[in-house]
Amino acid sequence: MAITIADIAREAGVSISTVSRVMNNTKPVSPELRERVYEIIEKNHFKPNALAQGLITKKTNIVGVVIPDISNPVFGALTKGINSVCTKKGYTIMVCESGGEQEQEMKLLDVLEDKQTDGVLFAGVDINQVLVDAMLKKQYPVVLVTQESAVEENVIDTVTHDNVRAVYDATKFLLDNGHERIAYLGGPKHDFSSGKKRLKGYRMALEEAGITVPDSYIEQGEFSFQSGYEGMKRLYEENSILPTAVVAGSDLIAIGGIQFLNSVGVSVPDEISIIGFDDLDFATCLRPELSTVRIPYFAEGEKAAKELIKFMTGSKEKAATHYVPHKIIRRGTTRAKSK
Amino acid sequence: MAITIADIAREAGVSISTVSRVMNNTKPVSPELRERVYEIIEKNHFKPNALAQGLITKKTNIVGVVIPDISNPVFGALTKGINSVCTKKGYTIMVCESGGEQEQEMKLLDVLEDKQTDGVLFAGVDINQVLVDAMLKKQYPVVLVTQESAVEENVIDTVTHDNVRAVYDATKFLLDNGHERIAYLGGPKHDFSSGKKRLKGYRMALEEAGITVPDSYIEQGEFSFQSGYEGMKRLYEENSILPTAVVAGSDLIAIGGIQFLNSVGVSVPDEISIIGFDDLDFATCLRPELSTVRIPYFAEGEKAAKELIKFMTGSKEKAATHYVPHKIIRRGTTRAKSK
DNA sequence: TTGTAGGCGTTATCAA
DNA sequence: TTGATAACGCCTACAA
Repeated sequence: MAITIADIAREAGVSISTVSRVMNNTKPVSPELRERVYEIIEKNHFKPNALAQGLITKKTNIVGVVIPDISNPVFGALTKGINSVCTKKGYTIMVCESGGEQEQEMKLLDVLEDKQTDGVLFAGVDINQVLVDAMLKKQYPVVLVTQESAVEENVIDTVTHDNVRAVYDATKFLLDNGHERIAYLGGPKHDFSSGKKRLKGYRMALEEAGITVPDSYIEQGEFSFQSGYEGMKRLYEENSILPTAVVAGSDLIAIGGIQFLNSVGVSVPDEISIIGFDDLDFATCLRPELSTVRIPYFAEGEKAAKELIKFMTGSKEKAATHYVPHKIIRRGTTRAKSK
Repeated sequence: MAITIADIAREAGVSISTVSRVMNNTKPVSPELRERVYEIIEKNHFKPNALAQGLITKKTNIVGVVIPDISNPVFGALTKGINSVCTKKGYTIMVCESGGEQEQEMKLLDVLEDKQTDGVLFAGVDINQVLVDAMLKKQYPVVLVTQESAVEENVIDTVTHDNVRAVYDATKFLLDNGHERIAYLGGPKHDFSSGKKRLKGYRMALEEAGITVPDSYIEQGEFSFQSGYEGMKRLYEENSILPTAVVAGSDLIAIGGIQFLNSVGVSVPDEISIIGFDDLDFATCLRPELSTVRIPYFAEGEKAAKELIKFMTGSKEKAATHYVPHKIIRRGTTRAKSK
């Protein structure tokens, strides 16, 4: 049986309240008693039961983190950033994997409420009205990370990157380098921010340049190596006139695509330029190194956690959307098109 | 203010105990009352406060997971496996990052005790006597994952892979393929399982083959791309007679090493064969694809979680060490040496 | 089958 | 400055 505050009180010959006071510095205690109590506490390695504390203070110092996939490096970096500031501020994170499925997401929102989580950082895939409503009903504040909600903005605080703009910039980068036949190899259609928004950015840039894209230049699938490989294969087989450049929805997709091109003897970047998205650590392990759009996921996680803490400590009330800056990283898989 | 069991009881016109009973199915309740109570619960979306429950039942359904680095793909896979079985069994995981530093590890062990965690899965770097003693003193059971303790065996239950044997096998594989000048590019010296043990496996295999290794054939550093690059560079610069094969302590190291060799025009595998360790998803994204030793981290996580659950549910008492099987994966970066 | 009441380990309120 | 004592929300003997 673990030692309790009562044991300490008895041994020190003081009341329970006094022990509580020296632990929390909540009210003055005479130096003499304070010293005595401290000693007994140290001696017994006494640690208050966080459950009992939480029951009464309504604070657990636990932050829930909901992500689609624990082993995805993007979420790894994000979670690391989140954990970094949480730890610094005395919070411990509870990581939950949703698989990107709404049913599971809803369930996790409940579980985290049961556990009396002080707040939740939520990285979803398609944050619709149902999900938003559920979040709003919870006792804890939630801030969305990496993905904005698909419904009305600024109802729930959000920390993300500008997906539309980022892919727009990537596409523009290719355009500025003389490319005109630019294809798109993207993620899931139902993925709001990372799927739809990125595609939108691609379309915007081309439209602005007055270029019409044939449907066969747009492939969507999963955010995976395999999917990139297959998407590129379809692109290759279904187009008699190949693009000179490809915008990928993620680095993994880009790498898969490059792999396919290699397999059929198409040179990257000599014949086709390709730019990824995310800037995984791995991007520089390839030869040529992968050109990409860098998203600072670690920093995004940090910022989101800081934002959430503001809400949890009551120093902030109003939801807003915060963007973390992206950056085009020019490396070896893209080159200017010689006219 | 959240709704409590008392509110439900009042609204249903029954006692608190009855509500508790219908929720936990702990004692018979008449169908009539059961129905009535259920309705009120549903209607109010009532969820019992896990803190209050835990305070009395001494069970939180929380499992602590301590890992050195959240964004390391190896730990990502491990954590995913852990979470997979935990979720299935009704546990939620609390992920803590130690940075591989003992001070932080000790602290986390305390934090997890405060939170009344039911059990802890611990992935350390150098699990020495101090750490083991601390674990033994905790109220919760802990099982070590991925890394055995550096002290007496079978004091704490362990689920891992056989590091010595795995690298021994990798080295043997090279030996069997006709290589004789085999170098080693490993991880940190202070890393017990992944550093020391792997090196040991390498040494064993060569010794057994009656081959003496010059010190200059052994390089140790971090488990990173960068470190692999630099280690290979030293190997290259400090040896007038180059090895014909290299055993790497991790895939990242291997990839870094290959990158260096490419940069100086040494062909892999034509001039030098190289075999990695881990089998990251990324291994097949390279060209040539990386030969490596596959460690089933996801399965390891699953197994460790299952093991821990046995301890938490009291269906097991005695600590043991369990090994998950590794496998040599022959791909493109190794080839037989022509005599 | 149902209800009453005590207790889990803290914090917080109120007297002293 | 210190100490009782009532919460916090729930489970669980023990009674009825």
